Amino acid sequence: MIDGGGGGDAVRHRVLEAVLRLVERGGVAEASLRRVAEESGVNIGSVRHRFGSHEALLTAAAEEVGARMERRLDAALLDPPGPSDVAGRRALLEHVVAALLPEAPEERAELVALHEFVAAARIHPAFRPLAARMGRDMRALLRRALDLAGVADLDVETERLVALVSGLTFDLVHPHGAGADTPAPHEVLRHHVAALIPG
Amino acid sequence: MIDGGGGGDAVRHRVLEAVLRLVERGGVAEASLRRVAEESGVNIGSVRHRFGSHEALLTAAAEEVGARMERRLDAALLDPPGPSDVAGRRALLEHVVAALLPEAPEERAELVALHEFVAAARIHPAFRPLAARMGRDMRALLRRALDLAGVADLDVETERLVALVSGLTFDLVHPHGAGADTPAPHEVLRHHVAALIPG
DNA sequence: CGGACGTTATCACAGCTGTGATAAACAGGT
DNA sequence: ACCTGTTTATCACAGCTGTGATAACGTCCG
Repeated sequence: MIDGGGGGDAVRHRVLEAVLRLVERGGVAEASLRRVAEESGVNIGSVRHRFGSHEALLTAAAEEVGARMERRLDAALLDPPGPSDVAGRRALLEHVVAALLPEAPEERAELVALHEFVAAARIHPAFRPLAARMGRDMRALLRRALDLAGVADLDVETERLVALVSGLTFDLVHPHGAGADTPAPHEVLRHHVAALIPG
Repeated sequence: MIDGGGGGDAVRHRVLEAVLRLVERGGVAEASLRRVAEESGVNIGSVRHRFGSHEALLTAAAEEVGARMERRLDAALLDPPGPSDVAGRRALLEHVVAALLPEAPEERAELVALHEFVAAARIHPAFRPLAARMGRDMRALLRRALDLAGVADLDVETERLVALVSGLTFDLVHPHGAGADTPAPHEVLRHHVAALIPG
């Protein structure tokens, strides 16, 4: 099998998981062919035979983690209709944004890896299609959530929420300057949602 | 001269400028000793003699661009007392935040380089002190500006503004998913400031 | 059986990296 | 004039990188 992007394959899965672990730990630069081979336990020859080139391997891993995030985002909006009172609309918004800022360790790790790929897109053109798609997905999701929650000024409010979530994500991936007394991300989020949907 | 961190030195300045150009273009990985030597026109032997090691060279460049940003932030708060009516307080906030999101090309380039160093701190411990300091500086500045503008809920509003500015910065450094019709960063900013200081 | 194909296992190659080392040219100050 | 420190100019070394190439082994399917 020469990798058509399919999902039901043990070896492919092991290799991509290894790439994601390495990227989460040390950025895209850490995911060299030899390291991926060692980390996954798959022979370097197999890795190359499957994915063709180093760049193809990394973009496959990036597409994989991007697709997982998209699945999670879709589920977040399909899941909860909810009541349309103030509390229900606030809960809807918080629920959707929570999908973008997961707390579970494995999802958190995937978020870090995805963030690393998106950041690397500035330098490596191979990641740009994915980065652009993820940005559009995020905007579309938040816009629809704001719309469902009955928020006005959709254009600018979408952009504000995108920036807020991006900033929280960045600080989550690159912790710097936040003390023990600074409010947690979800607190900031609740505050923003409450300001958007006044009681 | 073996580099004590002083400023009045032509060779040192040329080398550090070369590092910043390379980092802005291609991330910290692009700023190898040989490339810096070629880009600056200074012999690689001199570069090594001055800075001792590759890591020391990069941290010196990071400290340099960090210090420049800090100078700009200090100036932003010393500069304008301004009237204390609604328009004046909004103008103050926008003025301060504008220092964090410069539009001039050279300052923009420095912002990209600084962002790259802060992001690299996740992986390279040498940049962590700088990253932490920049994060604290940003928080302190925005907190003082919000305080001067008479905004309540200082703790959470500071964190919200920090996240907003971080997100706008990230999207500025790593453009992804923003269409031609999406509101510009300064528009989002004005909207947020107007929401913080109701008329 | 036999061919196709994925997998493991190597070797070699050119290219880049930071670093150690050395030598000569040049500068400025005592 | 002499010494000290900076600059330029090289060479070598080990280590990593992606890639090309080859060969043997295994498995599965026709």
